[in-house]
Amino acid sequence: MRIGELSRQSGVPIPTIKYYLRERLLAPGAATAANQADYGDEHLRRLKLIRALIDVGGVSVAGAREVIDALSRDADDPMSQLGQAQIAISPRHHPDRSTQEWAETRDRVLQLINDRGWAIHPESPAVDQVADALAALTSLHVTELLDNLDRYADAAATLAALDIEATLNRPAATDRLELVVLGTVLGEALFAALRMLAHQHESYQQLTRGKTRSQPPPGRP
Amino acid sequence: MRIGELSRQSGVPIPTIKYYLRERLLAPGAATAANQADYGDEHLRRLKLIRALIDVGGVSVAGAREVIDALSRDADDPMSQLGQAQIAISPRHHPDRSTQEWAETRDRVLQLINDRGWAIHPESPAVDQVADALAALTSLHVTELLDNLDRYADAAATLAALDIEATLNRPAATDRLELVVLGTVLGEALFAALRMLAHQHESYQQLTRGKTRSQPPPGRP
DNA sequence: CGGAGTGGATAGTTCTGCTATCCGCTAAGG
DNA sequence: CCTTAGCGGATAGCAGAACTATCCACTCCG
Repeated sequence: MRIGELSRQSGVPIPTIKYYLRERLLAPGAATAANQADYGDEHLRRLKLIRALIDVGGVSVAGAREVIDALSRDADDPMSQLGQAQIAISPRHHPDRSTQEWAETRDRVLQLINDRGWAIHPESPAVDQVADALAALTSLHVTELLDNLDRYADAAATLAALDIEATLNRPAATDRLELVVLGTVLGEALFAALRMLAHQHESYQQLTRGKTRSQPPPGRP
Repeated sequence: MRIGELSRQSGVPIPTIKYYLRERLLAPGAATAANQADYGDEHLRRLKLIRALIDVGGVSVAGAREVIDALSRDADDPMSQLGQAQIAISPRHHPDRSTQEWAETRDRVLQLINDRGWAIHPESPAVDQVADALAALTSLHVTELLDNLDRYADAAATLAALDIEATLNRPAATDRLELVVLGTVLGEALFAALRMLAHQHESYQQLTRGKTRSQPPPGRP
């Protein structure tokens, strides 16, 4: 298959495919002549993966490349690969982390990890991201979520166990890791959207509680 | 308090505050003279809210403005406000939604909502976002997450119930709505990071299962 | 009274994620 | 064999987002 066909099947415009090739997100096709190359199904799948990471997962182009690089490295150390992928999908911009308050919040996060007996590398970006969220909530005097932190962690553990368990059917370690990463990125997008729906439903329930009869659904989405 | 003090207390540079004023994210201070204005604590809090939405929640500047606008509108129709806020934090770019496959996936989402008895406005962007994620997973032939969709929805419902329940202590409807929105945006960032930690722990558990003795934590985050 | 700081306006910068154009070449139909 | 659509590779251009810098007249404080 040549580039036009790849574009047709994937829905990605040719100039964009060329751009991804330049950015090394997509491996070059097998050259059949000086200016002809052949792309296979693995290129098509990779292209779909790239678009899913970018469009659905909200990962940047550079982040997508790092995720793919991490996945295609030799799987001698899967934990390291997972770590690299997690770093790749972590946001580039973050709030100020130099305050005393933030450091204390981070310590509380490490404490939570310790209490749960979680095996976490202390330099994982996720630790800092938890601290960012908690610190922001604290500075806004929103303590409700902090009170429910343990329940949030419970739910996270439940989903993670579900995700990892689902990988057991995959024989190859490479496939398993890819599934974990997809679970992280696309699973997060999926869960966030489901949570918005649940928020909508729960809010509606709460608003109409005590009313004698049920009302029609809300007027605006 | 004048702009310099506001900048010092919030950690936001003066030119950036001016930019937010221009973009109408922040209300102008009370003018005391031709070129002097006075800012209060509400400006400081608003500024923290803006930075939390942008830096922690990953919302765009335009999205943050819409969220704030939705929150500060008259609370005669909280469901509409929530809907507007959800629209504001939804990503601008999304995958192609014109395929037959996508339409079928979306129908499955509506079916799920119906099965659960959720009261959801069918035009809610979250419906489409769930469909985006499911369609991407399907096209990548990753069916594991689809099989666990109900559990995902369970977890989402649990967290949402927790979030809404937590708002009951707030007397004012405005405060309650703000809490729901913060729960959506910052709670999502918080949960995503917790989930990454849990993924790390579960992966490590899985890798060392069956080994005779426990190993040191992974070498790279 | 003088210099740091202020509010408001306008212009410039950097980064990201594409698009557009050009060029010499290949491959397939007539 | 000849045309012509399409290809690959390279370079340049573009639009949006989120700031950042400069300027200016003015005001407040010591």
